[in-house]
Formats: sequence, C-alpha cells, structure tokens
Amino acid sequence: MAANALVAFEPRKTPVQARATVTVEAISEATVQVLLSQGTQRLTTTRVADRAGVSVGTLYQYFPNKQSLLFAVLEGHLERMTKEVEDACEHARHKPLTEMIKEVVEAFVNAKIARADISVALYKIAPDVGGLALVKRVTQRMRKAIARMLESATDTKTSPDEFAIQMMLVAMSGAMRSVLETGGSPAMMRKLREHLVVLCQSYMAAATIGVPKAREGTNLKRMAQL
Amino acid sequence: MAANALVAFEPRKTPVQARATVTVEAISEATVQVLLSQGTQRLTTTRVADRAGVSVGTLYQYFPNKQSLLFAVLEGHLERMTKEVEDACEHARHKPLTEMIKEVVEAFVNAKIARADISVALYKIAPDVGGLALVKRVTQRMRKAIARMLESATDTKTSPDEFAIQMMLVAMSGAMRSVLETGGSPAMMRKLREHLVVLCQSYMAAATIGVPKAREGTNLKRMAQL
Amino acid sequence: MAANALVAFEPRKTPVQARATVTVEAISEATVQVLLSQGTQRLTTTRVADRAGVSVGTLYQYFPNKQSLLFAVLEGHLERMTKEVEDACEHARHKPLTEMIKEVVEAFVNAKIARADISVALYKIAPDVGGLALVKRVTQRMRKAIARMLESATDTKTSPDEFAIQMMLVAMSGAMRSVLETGGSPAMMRKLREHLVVLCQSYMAAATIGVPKAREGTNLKRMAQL
Amino acid sequence: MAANALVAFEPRKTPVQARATVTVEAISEATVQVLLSQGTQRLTTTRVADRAGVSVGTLYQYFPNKQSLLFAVLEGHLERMTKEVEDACEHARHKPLTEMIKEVVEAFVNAKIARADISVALYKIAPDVGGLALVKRVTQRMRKAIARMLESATDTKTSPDEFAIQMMLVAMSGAMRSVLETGGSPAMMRKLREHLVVLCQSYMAAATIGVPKAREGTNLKRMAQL
DNA sequence: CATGAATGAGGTTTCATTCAT
DNA sequence: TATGAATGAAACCTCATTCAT
Repeated sequence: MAANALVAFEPRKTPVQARATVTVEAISEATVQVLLSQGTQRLTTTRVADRAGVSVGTLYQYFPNKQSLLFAVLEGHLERMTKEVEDACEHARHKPLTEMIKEVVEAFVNAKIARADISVALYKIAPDVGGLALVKRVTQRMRKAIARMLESATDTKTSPDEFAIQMMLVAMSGAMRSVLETGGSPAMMRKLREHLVVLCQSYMAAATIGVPKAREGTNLKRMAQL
Repeated sequence: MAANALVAFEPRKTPVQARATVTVEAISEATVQVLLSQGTQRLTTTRVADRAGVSVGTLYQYFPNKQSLLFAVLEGHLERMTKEVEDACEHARHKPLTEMIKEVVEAFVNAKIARADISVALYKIAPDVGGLALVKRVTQRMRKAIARMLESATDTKTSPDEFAIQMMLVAMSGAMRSVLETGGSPAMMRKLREHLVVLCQSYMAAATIGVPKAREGTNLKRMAQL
Repeated sequence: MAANALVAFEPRKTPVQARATVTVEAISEATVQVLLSQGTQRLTTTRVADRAGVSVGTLYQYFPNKQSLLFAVLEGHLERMTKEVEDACEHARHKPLTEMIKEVVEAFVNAKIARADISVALYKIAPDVGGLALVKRVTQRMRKAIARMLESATDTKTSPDEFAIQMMLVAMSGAMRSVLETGGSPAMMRKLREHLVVLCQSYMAAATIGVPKAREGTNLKRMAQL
Repeated sequence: MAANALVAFEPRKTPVQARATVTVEAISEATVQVLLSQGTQRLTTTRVADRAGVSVGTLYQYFPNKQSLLFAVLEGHLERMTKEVEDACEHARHKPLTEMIKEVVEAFVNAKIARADISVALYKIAPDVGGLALVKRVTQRMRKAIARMLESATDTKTSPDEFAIQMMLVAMSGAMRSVLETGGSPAMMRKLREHLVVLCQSYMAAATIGVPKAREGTNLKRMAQL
C-alpha cells in the first residue's frame, strides 16, 4: 500500500533537456524558500511558481499536482541526508565502537545543522505528503549502514541488535528535531552534538551487553523518524 | 512574545450555564474525532461542529477562531500528559537513580500509549497552532520535576545537569513520536519501553559522571519536544 | 409608500415603567457609542446590548429588529435638531431679514457642532435605515418654520419662495456634513459659521429679489438633506 | 496616513492580455449595476461576479478585496467628474465673474445629472471604502482649478479666498446630493441648476467684497464634499 | 512548450434573531 | 421579564487545477 501510494507522486516527465532540469531545480528551490518565508498555509503552487520565475502552467508541466512537488522536495532532501550518513558509516569501519558512534552521530548532526532551515521546513509538510513512507525507507537504509559498520568494530564481538540501532536513530533524530524547531544557537548546537554522542555511545554500550533480544515478529521497519 | 502570542487563543467566552459546558466539551472531543478520522486537511470547523452535534455558530461562541480551538485541545492533552509525569516524579523520590529513571520513563511511555491516537493526531496540528510555545512550557515543567526528583536520589551525590535532563526528555519523546506515528503493535510498545528505560538510564549515568557542564547562557527552554 | 415603510420600525412596546425607559435610553445611547467606536460594520446588536449592559434578548424586547433600533436613534437625534431650529425661528420673528438668517444659521450650526459625533455617526446609517423619509420630514418642518419666520421680516414685503428656502437648507446642511465628516477644528467651525451666514444671507437676498418662481408641480418635499 | 490607507486598495494585478482588460471593465460595470439594482446590503462580491459573467475567483484576481473594488469604481467616477469641472474652468477663463460661476456650476450640475444613478449609488459606499480621502483629493483639485480661473476674471481685481471657494464647492455638492438622493424630476433639476447658479454667484460676490480673510492655519483640505 | 486568465468548490467567520430556562 | 446559548444562512476570500492562446 505504501509502495503504491508513492507511485502517484512520480514526476510527470523526466527532464531530458538542460533547460528543463534548471526549471525543475528552480521550482524545488522555490518551494523551500516559500515554505520558509510564508509557512505551510501560504505555500501555494502559484506562489512557488512566482518565486521560481515561471508560470503555474509550467510548474504543472513537471509535477502532476502539489503533493508530488512537495514529495519530490522532501525526497531530495532525505536522499542527501542519508547519503552523508552512509558515507560516514563506510568511512568509520574497523574502528572501536565509541569512535564509530562518534563519527556517525557527528555526521548526522552536522548534516542536519548544515541544512537546518530546510529540515525545519520539511518537518511541517512531511505528514501531509506521505512523508512517512519516505522516512521509513531512509531510516531503514541508515539502519543497515550502521549495522554493517558496527559489525566491523574492532573492540566487540557482538553488535547491538537492529532494534537498538533503530532506537538510537529515532532518539537522535527526535532530539535534533526539537532543537532545530526551536532554533538553537550555534553554541547550543555544539553542546547538543557532544551530548548526543554520549547518549548514543552509552546506549549502544548498554545495548551491546544486554538488553533482551528483539522477539520474533517485531517489525523494525515500522519505527521511523527523521 | 510567546506569552503574548498565547493570548490570542484564549477562549472567547467562559460557559456559565451547564448546557454550555457540555457543548464546549463536545466540541473539543469532536475535534479529536475528526482529526483522527479525516486527517488534518479535512479538519474544518464545520465538520467539527457537525460531529459535535452543534452549529458552527455555537463553535465560534466559545472559540474565536479555528486555531484557538486546536490550541485548546492541544493544551488539554499536554496538561494531562505533564501531570502524569510530575506525579511519577513525586512518587519516585528517595530511590536509587536507575529505579527513578525507570519509573518516570515508564510513566511517560504508558501515558503516551494510553492516548496514542490523540498524540498522533496532535503531532500534526501542533506546528500550525503555536504548539511550540506550549510544548516548551510543559517540557520545562517536566524538566523541573525530574531535576527535583533526581536531587533526592539515594545513591548519587551529584545529579545530571539540566541540559542532560532536557536531552533525555527530547530523545525519549522523539523516539515515542516515531513509533506512535508508524503505529507499532503492543509487543513493539513493550519492547520500546524496555529500551527507552535502558537508553535513559545509561545516558543519565554517563551524564552524572562526566559530560562537560553546560556553559553559561545556553538556553534550555529553547530545546523542546513532545 | 414612504409612510408605510416607517410603520415597520415602530418600537415594539412603549415603555410604561421607569425601568423600561431607562433601558431603552441606555440602548439608544449604547448604539451611538458603538457606532462611534467601532464603525458601521461592527455595529451589531450583541455589541450594542453588551455596551448597554443588557442582554440581546432584552434589546429585542424593545426593538423588533436592528433597523428599528437605528431608526429610533436617528429619529431622536433629528427631532432634537429640528426643535432647536424651530425655536430659533420662533425667537427671531419680527426682525430684519439678515438678522433672521444669521440667527437661524447659527442655531443650526451650533446644534450640529454640539452633537458633532452623533451627527457623523448617523450620516453613515441613515441610508440603510430608511433615513431618507425621516430627513424629508424634518426638512419640511424646518422649511415651514423658516417660511413663517420670513413672513414676519420687518424690512421686506416679499419673501423668498419655498424652493429657495429648501435650497438654503440643503446647501447649509451639505456644507456642515462635509466639515463634520472631515473633523474640522474649533477654529474651522467658527469660520464655517461666519461664511455660512454670509452664504445664506446673500442667497436669500438674491432670491427675494428675483430668481424665477418655482413652476407648478415642482415637488419641494423631494429635496432634502440633513 | 491617508496616503498609506490608499495603498491597500491598489489593484492586485494589471491585466496584460486583452481578455483581462475586458474582464476588469465588466467587473467595474457590474459593480455599479448591482449597487443600483440591489442596494448596498446586497452588494456582494459573488453577485458582482455573477452579473459580470465571471467567477468570484476572477474578480479576486484583479481586486484584492471587496473594498478595493468599490474604491476603484468610486475613483473612476470621481476622476471623470473632476475632469469635467477642470475643463469647464479652463474654458471659462478671462470672462466676468458671474459668467464664470455660471459656467462652472452648470458644468458640475450637468455632470452630476448625466451620471445621476452612479452618483447616488456611490454616495452610499463612499464612507465604507475610504472614500473620504479620495473626495478630499478631488475637491482640492477642483478648488485649485476654480481659483486659477477666478484670477483671470475681467471685472474684479481681488478674488475670493480659497476658503470661500471650498465653501461654495461643498454647499453646491451638498445641495446636489440631496436632490439626487431624493430623485428629483428633470424640471426640478433645471430649477436646481438655476438656483445653484444664483446661490454661488451671490456668495462669491459677497465673498469677494468682504468676508473676513481665513486665518493662517485653517486647513482647507479638511473640508470636502462631493 | 510556456503562459496566465479563468474556474468554483470549499473554507473560515459573522451576526440577526429565536426560545428554553 | 431577562438571559444568553444556539442557530444557520450567507458573506468574504483562497487556491489547486485546467486550457485557450
């Protein structure tokens, strides 16, 4: 069902010409701009088109409806976020557990901070746009990347189970969300990063030792947050 | 400023007749119903009034606008949630640290689960309704209650600083949010509860020992999540 | 038709008890207050009742509908205005023409100024409330009073015809209206009074000598302004 | 402040396609039609759109709100009226005073009569639409045109001061308003024209000779009527 | 392909009026 | 008689979407 739902949002046409790509890019960018400057309520297709310097008609040439536009923007953002975490995981292999966690958490936090405004903007539209399915997907990708990384830890034989990893991810993103939505200062951000590292490290350590294994049937994919 | 913003949402009229109280109650209840059954987009004042069995006019006698209605519902919910956490804190004083954490975390998770549907519904409207200010307020209350509780711990002399407590709160609520939004099974919920207890316990332990103290000026009130 | 139209606005009940009279008075007074402080658009029966310190229900005990309320207020005001002009006419009999004109014009202007705020407020509602018929009625009364006065002039044998008198009235009230609506200063008001006296005097003088008599059939009652 | 108030009424969009121009024209026309046939109370944007043969949405493409629509209509009307008076002033230069007055007054009266229905309709909406500022503006223009004309009079050396001119204007328009609102017959209109000429001539003559000069600081712009 | 004028269902909010208490 | 809760028609305005140019 979730998979089917996504089909409806596919872009209407794939831009083959350079000009078209530029246009699509401009529209996506404008969407974020309008979202940030005007808020969810005043995010209209006409306003987006205006901001992008094209007509509404043109917008509808590339996106079949408003939802598909928002979905595309959200997807792009999540894709970039996920890529950075995956890269960090790859880079941190074959190190001690705490070092690994530190690198991944910092990669995540830094990526969020770098695009703080976009993140905040997208928090607001995600629920109305089928963002949940998307978030689940990328959370799963991150979880797998982290699991693979953890297996290469140089100082432990047993890794935390997947549930624990998921847990860490959602706790981490939930905390980030709070701070971003309330607009913390740079100093606050640094502090947050330190604490998140400690939080994840201590939890992972505890989880490695001994939280009871996930029973069969617990569906990890259902637990998602970004 | 935040305080002023809230003023606009105050109820238009306080019911004096018994009939009026019933009406207000019915409207609040109907709001949640419609939110759950129809979603954010289809949550209209007309539909709420219909569901409550009154006319739109009546709705507007008690709430000056749509926002104030949603705000009132959100406020009521958060108030109940916060009360339960505060009670748990009071009840858990003078115990060992891990025991305390366990009781509070379980109280929080249980409260969330008990009103899972409402929680999910309200996540969606909070941003459009000035929910942030509200959430900050109750998060602060919870933080204070927890801080007071921790000071009475029987097995530690030093408590985690307020930033760490806030951190724990936002991580915990962020995780809850993820799971509730994705609609976890009862089994998943139990597992989540166990893990959240471990996560908070291990983080609090680590924070008690040694994360660097918050610098002056870091504004705790800005970090909020529910 | 005009006469019939007025019937519908008669107060629903004649206040016989002292309390009732006070209430009606309070409501009328409140109407003007609300009109002045909130404007035409926000002049609602509920607001008037609030201001008067009674409930809407009570308001509707004394006035069958909103129009009748406004009509009553307008009527009261016009009645007082007219009375003052009639008194001035009576008082100015048996004097020279210019002296007469001076007295009447000054009485009119002074009365308007004394109740400037009410006049301005009522200009706005008159058209929506059948005020035209009312205005015609009082204009006619004023015209007759002035005609009767002029007949007693000590220095002319022929008086201006009724059309000229009407003309003077509408010119005078039109000028007053302009200045009141734009909120002139006291100094401006004094100046206006002087000029209006001159204007009316010179016109009356000219009209006494020689503007062609009104042809049969010209309906004086149709020309009204206040 | 008055100038700022006007900004809010500026058209939302300037029509670029021919089709759009036609639409705007139709809407303005329809506004007057509805005003005349249905009255102020029943003048709704929907009805105007219907009458114009377009949808409400279209109406709101060109006018940001109801007020701006009414304002635009009022402005167009006043502009035409003023133009005719200015032209008459230009044409009447270098003549004797009474001749000048006659020409201007007749031009004004004729213009009013020619568009009697629109004038009456617009009297009703002016106060709700910020018409006062507009009326002041055009009254000032007329006053200047008349002053310039009077300076070229062949038979007097001194002209009436500006206050007297303003006075004449407001008296004249006040009288016109009364008669138009009460719907005078053609015969009545002719009579009115004659009398207004006499009234203005005699007043101007008197004012030229001797009403005390306006003190410094009396603000002519505040006295307006149309 | 791009444009932007047109659409109209539907949302929020107001307010004159009624009537059970 | 006074109250004020309830009504609901109707007003204003928005905005996703289409389609002739």
